[in-house]
Amino acid sequence: MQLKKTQECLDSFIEKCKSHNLKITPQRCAIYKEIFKSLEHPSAEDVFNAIHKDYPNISYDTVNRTLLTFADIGLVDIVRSSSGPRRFDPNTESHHHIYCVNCGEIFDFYNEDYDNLEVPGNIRDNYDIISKRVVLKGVCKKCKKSMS
Amino acid sequence: MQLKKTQECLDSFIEKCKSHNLKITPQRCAIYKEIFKSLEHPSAEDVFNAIHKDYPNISYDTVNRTLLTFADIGLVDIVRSSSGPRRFDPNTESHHHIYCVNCGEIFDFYNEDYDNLEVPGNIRDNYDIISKRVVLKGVCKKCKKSMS
DNA sequence: CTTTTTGCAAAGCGTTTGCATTGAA
DNA sequence: TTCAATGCAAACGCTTTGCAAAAAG
Repeated sequence: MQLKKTQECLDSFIEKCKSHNLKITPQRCAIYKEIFKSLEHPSAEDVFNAIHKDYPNISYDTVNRTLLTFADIGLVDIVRSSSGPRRFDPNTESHHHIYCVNCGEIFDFYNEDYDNLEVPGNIRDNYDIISKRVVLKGVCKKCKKSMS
Repeated sequence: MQLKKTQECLDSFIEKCKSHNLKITPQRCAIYKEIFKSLEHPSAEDVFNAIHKDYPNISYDTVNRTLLTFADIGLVDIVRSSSGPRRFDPNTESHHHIYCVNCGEIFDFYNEDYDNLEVPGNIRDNYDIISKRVVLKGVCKKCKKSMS
């Protein structure tokens, strides 16, 4: 079951590459598999470290460039952050973020009401809207404890 | 009227500094005045360039460090971005963002419905919420024209 | 065989740090 | 007079680029 899902994912990945004239390289496959295993928002370095065990020869550059390529073709999103390295989000479904101002951790959550938010008329007139996201800022339980 | 407002702002700025044991330096005042004149989301360099005309001796570092200090005491926000230099947001009122994926420009807008968004129960249970922001992604009119 | 991709190295850009000097309180 | 803030310069971290070698189609 899990295997089948993985295979399905890989197939759709291969399709996506072909439709963008990207070659299927072992590196790209490894990176693809890795980012869809993690539910976090990994940086290029995170991905590199995870992959490096199995692919000792892969270079950091390739990981970074591949992730940017993936972002280009819509396979991953780039998470906006205020500092530190760029983070990638393998979850391109409509979702929302809650992030802890103390530890900086970002968690995804899903909420239909948020997905269906009305876009104000004056914005709609001036923009073609691509996506809507609610970003909540707060302090997570763990940090709240350690702060007190 | 405008002058009075400026003076009021400056007074509240001085209060804020005092309450955080920050000294009132001409540099800080200049930076404060500058960022509240601009309605954009300036980077440290933008602010530096704007100020440099009137204060040729101010250093880029001071501008950058001061803006970070201002962020610490809640005088400005830091805008999350996916690339390029960090941008500061002098508007700490509740507001929302629409940003153009093509030119990267971010515009503020206000919307009461968005301000009053309900926070899902499971999030509320695990976080102390500090703020809510809706981030819309889209393509602005200008870019749409130049793309066609 | 052609064209893209990779890996490496260097350059680039923005941010951060250390420290002597300056200036606010 | 004291301690924080400034300005400068160097260090740092992450990102981007150029290019020769390797690999995909």
